[in-house]
Amino acid sequence: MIPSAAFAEDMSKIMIVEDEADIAEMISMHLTREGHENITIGNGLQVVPAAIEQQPDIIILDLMLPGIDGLNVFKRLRADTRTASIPVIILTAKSQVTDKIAGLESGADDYLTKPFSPRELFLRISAILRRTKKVVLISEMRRGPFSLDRRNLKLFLHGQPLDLTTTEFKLLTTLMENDDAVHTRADLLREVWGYNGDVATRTLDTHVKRLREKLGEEGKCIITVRGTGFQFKIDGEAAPVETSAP
Amino acid sequence: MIPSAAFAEDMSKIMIVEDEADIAEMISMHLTREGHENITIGNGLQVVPAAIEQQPDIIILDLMLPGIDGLNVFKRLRADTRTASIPVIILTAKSQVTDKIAGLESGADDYLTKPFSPRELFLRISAILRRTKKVVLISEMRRGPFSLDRRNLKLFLHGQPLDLTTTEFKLLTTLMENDDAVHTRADLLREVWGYNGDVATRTLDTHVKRLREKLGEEGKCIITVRGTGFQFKIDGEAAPVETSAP
DNA sequence: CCTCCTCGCAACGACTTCGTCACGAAACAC
DNA sequence: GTGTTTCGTGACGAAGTCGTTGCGAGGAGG
Repeated sequence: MIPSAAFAEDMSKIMIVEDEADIAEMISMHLTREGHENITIGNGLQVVPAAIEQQPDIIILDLMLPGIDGLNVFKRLRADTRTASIPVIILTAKSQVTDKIAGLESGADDYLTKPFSPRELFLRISAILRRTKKVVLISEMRRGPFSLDRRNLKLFLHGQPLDLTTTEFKLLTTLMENDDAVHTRADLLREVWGYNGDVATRTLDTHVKRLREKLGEEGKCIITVRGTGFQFKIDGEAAPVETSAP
Repeated sequence: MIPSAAFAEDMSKIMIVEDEADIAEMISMHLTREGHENITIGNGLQVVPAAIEQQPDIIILDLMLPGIDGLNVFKRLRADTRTASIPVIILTAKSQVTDKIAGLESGADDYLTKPFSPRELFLRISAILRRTKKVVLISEMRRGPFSLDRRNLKLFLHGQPLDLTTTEFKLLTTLMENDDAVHTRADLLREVWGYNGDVATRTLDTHVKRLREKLGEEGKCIITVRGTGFQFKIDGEAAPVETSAP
């Protein structure tokens, strides 16, 4: 392996794959300010070799690359055992979000559609870092009786595989990734559907209903927060804010 | 309650770049009331020099400027090392949000699309200030027996979750965020309801009543200031309790 | 071509929340 | 004390939100 000549123990190395210098620089600047070492790569062909050598903690991959298709890069990353376990955050324009690439996107550890606020990006980065620092394999996630296998796009409940559609899968994982947090209707519509305005649709509700149905008894893990959105919460877990000192 | 000598310590300097006097003044008023020093600039060309000289903690930048393009201003801010690290919140009309400028917006620390509620703006400002000033409290706030969890949009009283509606939640948090300060009827109506004139309504009173009901014994924390408005005050306390991690 | 499946939408009812009004109580001015 | 203003309270209709159902469009696969 790489005998890390790392400067600080808890500093994370992040690789940015982005051809537009402006955007790359902005992200880089932010990451540096937050204390993360980062490398920018503009050429898609260099990604896999560089990732093998550098072993970054996270790769931020823009799908719109010149020359080689971003999705191709992603596939190659996943194909090589030396890079397969590195979390990837995919950046994509809204117009690119089609069902065709939806499946592949779901294979990433996360993806963001432009326009996104940097806030979002960094929240996701820290979320992933939190996960990876604790657990080694990140493509597996567990929340109570649920266990998610991102690589195979499968979700297990009590060890039994759930038969979810693509949309349902996205919706549920989006909720799960930030459990105990309230997801706004607008947030969910943006993250799952790529909407950007217009919250007045019952589509979200319909899918929530179908999800709850498929989840059976555990369907009540999806809590509706009236006037705001939805929330994923495991029943007996995660005691709320403790106010009294021990 | 106002620490008279603490000006420089926790006061933040915020620069507003906005050509419409109305909006600029509105933002400025709020910021001042929240205890932030602020400067308004109407001309895009003056932004960079002024920022270099003043070194504000945050810049609020409207993209619709006469003369010079707002994005250009933003790029220049990022290009100069003396201003590159200043967080920028971009204001933009919805129609302007295209994929073309999305990338550049992504370089900002946050962006808001008009029309936005002032509440949103100030929440984001405090979020950024919290980050940059490295203040400990992230999404939690405590006032006496109350503890507010912004992430879950939940409010706890003596550790028990309160069942509040959206409006009640907004009203109470608005009062709490500036405790010991008197909130005018007009202020509250504007911040919670978005009203802009017309203070002659009993709506506010009704909601105050419902809030007091739900708060039970602690309902008296909401004090009516006759002829002016309302005020949030914790009974026996003189100074806010320091919340230290166990 | 047909069938099966998924998705998004529209419509409806159940329920909650909101805003307004009327009226009495309380505070204030004189 | 009296008169006036301001606030608290209860009730009620309006408006909003959510859950559910049914249906047509479109895609996948045979």
